[in-house]
Order: sequence, then structure tokens, then C-alpha cells
Amino acid sequence: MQGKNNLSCRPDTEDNEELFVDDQLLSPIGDSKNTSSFIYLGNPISFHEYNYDETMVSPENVKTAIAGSAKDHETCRGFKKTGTTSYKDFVFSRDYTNWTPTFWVLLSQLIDEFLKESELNFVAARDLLIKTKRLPKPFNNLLIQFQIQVPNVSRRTVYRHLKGYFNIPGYERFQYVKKASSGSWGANDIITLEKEIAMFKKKKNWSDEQFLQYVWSDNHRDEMKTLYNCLYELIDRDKKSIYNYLRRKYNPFKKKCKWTIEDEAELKKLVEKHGTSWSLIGKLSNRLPMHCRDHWRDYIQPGEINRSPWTIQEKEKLIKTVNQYLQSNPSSPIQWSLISKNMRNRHRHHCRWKYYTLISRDIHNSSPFKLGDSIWLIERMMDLNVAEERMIDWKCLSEYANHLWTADACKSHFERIKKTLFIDGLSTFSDTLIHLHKMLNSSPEETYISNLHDSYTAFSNADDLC
DNA sequence: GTAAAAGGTAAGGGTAATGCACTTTT
DNA sequence: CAAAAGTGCATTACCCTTACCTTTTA
Repeated sequence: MQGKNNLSCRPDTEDNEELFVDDQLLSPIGDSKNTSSFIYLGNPISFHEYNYDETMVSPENVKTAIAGSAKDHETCRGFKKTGTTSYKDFVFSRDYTNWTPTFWVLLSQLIDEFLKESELNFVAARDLLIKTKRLPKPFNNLLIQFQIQVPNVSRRTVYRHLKGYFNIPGYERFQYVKKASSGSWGANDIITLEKEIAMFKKKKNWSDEQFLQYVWSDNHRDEMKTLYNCLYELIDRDKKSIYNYLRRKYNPFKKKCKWTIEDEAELKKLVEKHGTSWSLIGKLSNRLPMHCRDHWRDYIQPGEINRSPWTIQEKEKLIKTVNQYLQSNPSSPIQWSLISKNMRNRHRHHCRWKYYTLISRDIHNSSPFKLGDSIWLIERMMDLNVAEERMIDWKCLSEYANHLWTADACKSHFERIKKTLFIDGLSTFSDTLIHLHKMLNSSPEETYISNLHDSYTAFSNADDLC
């Protein structure tokens, strides 16, 4: 039985247990000793109950335990009483915070300052980051500086973006993106949009709150139209994308996560009454219609979600169901909500995740790379067109292969190819790849080139959808 | 009046951030 | 050795696009 985590937006139905923490490490907010709000290493924390009992657990024990994670900004740990003599770790989480362009501004400022002070250039700093297994101290200080200024961002998130900033292999996804024509918005486009909106509000003399109301109001279409047209000109994205982004970001609905039991009951009633008219339901429950839909779809509608470990039968059924789906819909994306309906009480995300881990593990364990797979791998590496091996995005390659092999499997296989076929004296990485490709193609099994996507169906013994 | 363009909305599809528990490094 | 930091895997919160309507514009 897995416990519900602190991130959950679902109502908390568990009983509050007594908490034991070391108050030496907490700075109370306000004067009163009985306050329930504290700052812990920059993170605001609220305790339902603050109860320190020396007879149950010695102050020294607690102190040691908390000191163990004293600089862990990701979580603030302590003890939770689970029995008369037993204690369990508890964890306080921050609010959920997405990375924004503002964070980039701060982070790059801190990095610039650090580079100046240490007289390092970008490349030297990058090399340092690649070589060391843990963040070098000055980088770590930089990270902590960031967290003090922006308390609600986890260490891991800052860590990832720091590495992304320096384009460290494996962290390419967290690079500073100026512009993107679709998908996640680039920082520059967001900044442009924010600037335009600020100017627009000033010109119209609208308050922030008025603006939010007007974005979603039917009576200000003409006025809003001038803003939209301006943004359509300035930002190189699909008009619909800009329109949707603006409405998502600037909405007048006051309620955010989390959902209480009452909220959920209300949502249930509203859906029974109005069906899936999310726009109406959103207005009635004062939440973004999309969030109402999300909560309904992912938590209310499926009923009790089964989070217990997957049984062998379930795993087999999952593979069968997905392969059946792939056979009848070879070119369309997999509809995980449909799959999840066939897998009673399993969440669409859980099905998706489980399937990919299952196939990459099973295939990696049972069937090593064949010749054609090796050629395929080298060709995809050539496609990536990078100057050095360390810049290869192995995760990306694994995705190209539809997760048939894990990123690690691809990497270690490439090392193996190099060991057997590599000849010293090649100047560039791309020469190496060309050389390996040539060697593989001239091997006796040349005729055999396996098609990766066929491997999917080879793996399938699908009968019927259950 | 009509076709094209744009607004409004719900459904479909997806990923970064996080929790938890463990391992590795200092 | 203990403390601090890193990480694999599982889950959650939030995000983005598309399809299909209605309304507006040229």
C-alpha cells in the first residue's frame, strides 16, 4: 500500500499525526512562540500541530536527523510518529512551481557574477561541471543563493536548469529556449507577451484584476482584439497557440489546487447536472475550466485508482492490449485513455509509463542489438549532427527507438561497437561515425537490416482486446 | 449573400516537477 | 563514519494542440 504524497491535489483523508521537529532549525514567523508558521531554509512551512515531546524521542536524535537534510532544499525532513515507539520520516513540500523566464534572468545573473568572480569563462565552467560528479562548491553556493531568493523552487529543478544552461549532456531539455514554434513556450516569447500586456493594460488604464476579467468577458472582444492582433504580429507561433496561452495564463478564476472533499463532491454534482460543459462548470466552481476537466478526467471519472504493484497477468494484458492497438492503428498515437479503460482502475499515465518500461527492459534483457540495429543506431547518431560524443543525447535516441532500448543501453552498446571496430587516428567524431557505419555495412550479415518498428509486432502475441 | 478568417470550447495527448527511497560522494 | 548530495523509478500537476463548433470579417 503506497501512501499518498504531499504533492497530491486530492483531499487529504489521513489523520494528522504528531510531528516532531527540531525548533533550533526553524525560524518562527511572527512573535508568538505558538505560531504554526515557520521559515525553514527559505521555505515557508505550516504545521497543523507543532508538538515536541522529549519523552518520546530525544532532541539529539531529532536534531541529528534533521541536520542530515539541513541543506536539502528539495524537502524538509523530520519524524512522524507511527506508533508508540516507532517514527517515520515525514516530508514537507513546497508549492508546485514551474520554471519561468524570470528564473532564467536570476539564474543567468548569478552565473555571470560567479564567472566574473572566479575568472572562469563559459567553456571552462562547463568543463568543470562535466568533470565533477557533484556540483563544485561555488556552483553549489550559487544554487543555494538562487533558492534563498526563490524559495519555492526545488533543488533538483534549479540543478537541472543550471546544467541545462551550460548545455551539459543529459540536460539538453532544460536549456534556455528563446523561441519555439510549438510546444512549450520559449522565454523570449513569454517576455514579449508579458511586456505587450503590461503596455496594453497601461494604455487602457485597466487594473490587473480588470484585465483578467476582460480576457474572459464577452463584452470586451473588440478591445481584446487589438491586443491579440498585436501579439499575432510579434510572436511567431500559431494564432490559436497564442490565444490559448493567453487565456490559460490570464484567467479570473480564483481557486487553484488543492481540491477538498467538498470541491470534489460539487464537481461531481455539476458534471451530473451539466455534463461536460466545462466552461459553465468552471464559472460555477470558480476554477479554470481546463483544470475542472483535468481533475474530473484523471481522478473523479476513473474512480478508485489501483496503485498497487502490477501483477504478471496485468503486465501481459497491458502489452497485449497496446500491441493490439498498434496493429489496428499503426500510424496514430497511442490513446492511453482507451488503453486504461481496458486495464481496469489503472491510470492512463501509469499504463503509458509501465508499457514503455516493460518493453525497454524486456527487449533489452532478452534481445541484444542485432547488426541492423547497430547500423540504425549509428545512423541516428549521425542525424543528431553533434561535434563530440559527450554531446549525444542518449535519451533522445532511446525515444527515436520507441524506447526499445534505454538511453543507457544505447550508450553502452555504442561503446561496445567502438571497442570492436574503432581504429585510432580519426580526427573528428563525425569521421568516427562514418567509419563505424562503413565497417558495419561491410560485415557479412549485410543483408539483414531489422526494422525497429517491426520489432513491435514481433513482440506481440495479441489476441483480443479484453 | 457568401466564403474565409477568427473566436470559443472540449477532447486528445503529453511532459516537467515532484515524492520516495535508495545510493554515492565528500 | 556521518552528512550531504545525487538518482532511479513512480506519480502528479500542469500544459499544449487539434477538431469542431459559432461568430465575425472582407
